[in-house]
Amino acid sequence: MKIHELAGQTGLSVHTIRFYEKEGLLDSRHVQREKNNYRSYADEAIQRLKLIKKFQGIGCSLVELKEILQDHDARTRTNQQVIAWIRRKIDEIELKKQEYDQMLDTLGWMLEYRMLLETDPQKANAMLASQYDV
Amino acid sequence: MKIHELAGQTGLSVHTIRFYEKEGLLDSRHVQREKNNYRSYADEAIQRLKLIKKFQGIGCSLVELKEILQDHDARTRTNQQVIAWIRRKIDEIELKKQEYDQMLDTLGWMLEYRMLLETDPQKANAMLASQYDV
DNA sequence: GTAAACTGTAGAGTGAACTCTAAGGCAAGA
DNA sequence: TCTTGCCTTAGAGTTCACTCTACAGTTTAC
Repeated sequence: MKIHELAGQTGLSVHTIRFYEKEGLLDSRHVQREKNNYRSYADEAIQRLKLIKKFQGIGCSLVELKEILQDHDARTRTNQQVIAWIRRKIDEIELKKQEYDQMLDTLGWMLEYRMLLETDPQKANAMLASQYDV
Repeated sequence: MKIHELAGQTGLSVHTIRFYEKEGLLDSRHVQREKNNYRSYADEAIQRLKLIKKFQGIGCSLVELKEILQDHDARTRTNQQVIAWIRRKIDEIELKKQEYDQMLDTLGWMLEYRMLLETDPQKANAMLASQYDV
């Protein structure tokens, strides 16, 4: 598979894929070179890039990802270390979800206020006795 | 209130507060100048900065925030437009929460696998028949 | 009175993650 | 053969959100 196809399969740009390789997020299992020096990707590369996207989505930096993936590939971490890492990540995500819930509360309040403004401005003004105002 | 105190109250640095002002996120309601040219902040500034932090937390860029806040201050948007914006934001957040739930599933699976590896490696290997592998 | 701690400005620097450019080589179809 | 379009590299440029520096004036505590 050539870079353009991989880009299509993963939704990343060819630039980004080459950038990831330069940053050490892909290795010989994922990319080889053809005689003409073109990159040739294994199917594994699709999974790898999708995994990268997924972990990025939960706030892993590329550096962190590189460590995880290289450790994984080289099996340099003990099982206990990996378990600890997973638990930490789970906690982080739970926390972020809580923050989102808070924001949903705020937005829900705002929405209620704005909709009341349409139907019953007096009641809406009464809501403003509370702390939010956007 | 001077900038240092506001920084303490909000958890932002003095640099950041001045930066936000330069970017147009604060206006005369929040900052005035004393005779010596020092900035003097109203209590409203605390709320404003906390609001900025909150919205940043849900992925609003400073540019987006500036628009929202200026529109709010100038009341240039109709109520309907604001309602539409709130609904969009709510949808965005719900989506992100779903993505987080997916990641929690993945991490939960990884954790289970890694823990089984400690107690029953054979069963753990059986798990690998499924699609994840980290 | 003086030192420490604060305030101001303009503007440069930082780090992350791309994103693009230039300049050229290779491949496939009309 | 020509054209179109994909491929290569090194390296420069971009965007965001700060973060810091240099240098100077002001305030406060002792």
